[in-house]
Amino acid sequence: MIPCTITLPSLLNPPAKTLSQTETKAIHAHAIKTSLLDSHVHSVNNLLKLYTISGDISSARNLFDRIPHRDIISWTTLIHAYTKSGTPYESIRLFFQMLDTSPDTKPDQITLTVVLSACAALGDLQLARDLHTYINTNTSITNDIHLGNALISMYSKCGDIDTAYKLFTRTRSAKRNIVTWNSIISGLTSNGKFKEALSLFCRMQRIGVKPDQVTLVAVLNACANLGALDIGQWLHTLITQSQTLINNRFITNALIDMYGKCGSIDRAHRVFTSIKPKHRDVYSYTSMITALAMHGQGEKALQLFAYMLKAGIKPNRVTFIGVLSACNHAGFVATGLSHFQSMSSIHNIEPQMEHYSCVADMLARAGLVEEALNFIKNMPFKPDSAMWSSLLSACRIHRNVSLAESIMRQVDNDNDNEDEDYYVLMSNIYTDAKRERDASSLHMEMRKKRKAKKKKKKEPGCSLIEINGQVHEFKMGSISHPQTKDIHLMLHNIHTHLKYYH
DNA sequence: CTAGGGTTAG
Repeated sequence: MIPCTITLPSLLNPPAKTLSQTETKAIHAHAIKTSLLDSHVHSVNNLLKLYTISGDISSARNLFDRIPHRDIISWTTLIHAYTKSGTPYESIRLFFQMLDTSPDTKPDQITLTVVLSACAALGDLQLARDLHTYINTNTSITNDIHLGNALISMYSKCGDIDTAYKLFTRTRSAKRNIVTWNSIISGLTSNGKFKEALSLFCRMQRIGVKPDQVTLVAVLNACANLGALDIGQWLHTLITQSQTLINNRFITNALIDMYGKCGSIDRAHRVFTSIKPKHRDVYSYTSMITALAMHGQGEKALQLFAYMLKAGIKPNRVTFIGVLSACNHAGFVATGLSHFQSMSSIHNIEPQMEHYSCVADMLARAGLVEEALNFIKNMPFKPDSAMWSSLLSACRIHRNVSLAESIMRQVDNDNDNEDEDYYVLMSNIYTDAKRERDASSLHMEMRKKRKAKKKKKKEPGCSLIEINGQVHEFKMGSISHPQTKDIHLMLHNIHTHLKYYH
C-alpha cells in the first residue's frame, strides 16, 4: 500500500532503537487510521517490536491481542518481551497458549530459543526437561547454534550443569562460537565448578578463541572464588591490553571483587579509584565495601558507604550485607544496629534473612548473646541452622555454657533441624568447660540420631588456595596433599607461637 | 523475532 511507505516508513523496516514511547504511540495511532493492522502483519510486527524496545509491555499486549492474523514472529516478539521485562512465566504461558490455540503456527528455532531463555530465567528444571523433549520429538531442528547455546545456558541456570556440559561436548566444534564457550564457562562458575571453568577457559585459549568481556567476567569470578590471585593478575594484564575490555564496567567491578576475595585489598582499591567517579555504580561500591569489610577495615568500609550515599548511588540489599559485616568485624554494634534500622526507614529496603543473620552474629560476637537470641526470636523469619550455629560459637567464645544449653534445647525442639554442627559445637563448649562427660554423652546422642534418621555422615567441607598459579585443595582430615607433613609441622609451629602470645 | 555477563555474612 502506498500510504504506508510514505507515512510510516519506519514500520516497513526493522524498528530503530531510538523512538520514544510517545513517538511509538503516534505511529500506532496513525497505523490504526490507515487500517494497517488488517493488511500488513509484517508492519504490525515491527510496531510490536517498537513497543517492546520502549519497554511498554502492556501496549505491546494490547496491540498483539488486536492483530487478526498473527504469525510466528508476532508470537515470538511478545514471548521475548515478557522475559525481557522480568516476567518469564508469562512467556511460558503465552508459548503454551500458542500451541493450544494456533496449531498452524509452528514454533521455529527462534521461538524456541526465546522460550528456553524464559525457562532459564525461571530456573525450573522440570520445565527445562519438558521443553527439551518437546524440541526433540516435535521438531526437526538440529545443529542450530543459537538453540544449542540456549539449551546449555538453560540447563546451567536450572542447576543441571552435568546435562549442560554434556550438551556442550556434543555441539559440533566447527559451529561453536564465543557465546557457546561463554554459556558453559559461566554455567560452570555459577554452579560452583570454578576449577573446571578455568580449565575450559585454558582450552579455549589454546585453540585460539578470543575471549570477550562476558568470558572475562566469568573467569574473574572463578578466580575470586578460588583465591587464584596469580591467574587473576594474569587476566588483568590481558584486560589492560585491550581498550574495550578495560573500559567495561562489568569487568572492572569483577576485578575489584577478584582482588578483594584474593586478599589483595590494595589492588582492589587501585582498580576502584581507576574508575572515573561518575562511572562508579552500586556494584563497584558494594564490591569495594565488602572487600574492606572482609579485610577488617570496617571504618574505611563505612566511610566509603557514606561517600557512596553522598555521590547519590542508591545502596541495595547486597550493599547492606557489606555494611553490616563491616560493623560486625569492627565491633561497631550501635552503628550496625542503626544502619540496619535505616534499611527500611530511609532506604526502603526490607531486610532479608541474611541481614538479620549479620546483626545476630554481630550482637553475639560482641558478647550480647542474650540480645542476639531475643533479636532472632522477634524477627519475621524462622531462624536457620547457620544462625543457631553462630550463636553457639559466640557462647563458646564468651564461655557461656548455660545459655548454650538453653539454645540447644530450642534447637532440639525444632524438628526439621538436621544439622550436626550444633552437636559438635556444643560438645566443644563442654570440653572447653572441662565437662568431658557431657561432651561424650552428647556424642552418643548424635550417633543415635544419625542412626535413627539413617543419615550418612556429612560430606566434609574443603578449602582451596592458589600458589604460583596452581590450585591446592584441602579436605578435613585428608592427607592427600604431597606436602601434608610439612604443612602440619608449620601449623604446629604457628599454633605454639600463638599460644605464647595469648 | 534468536543465544552468553557483575556485588551476598558466618
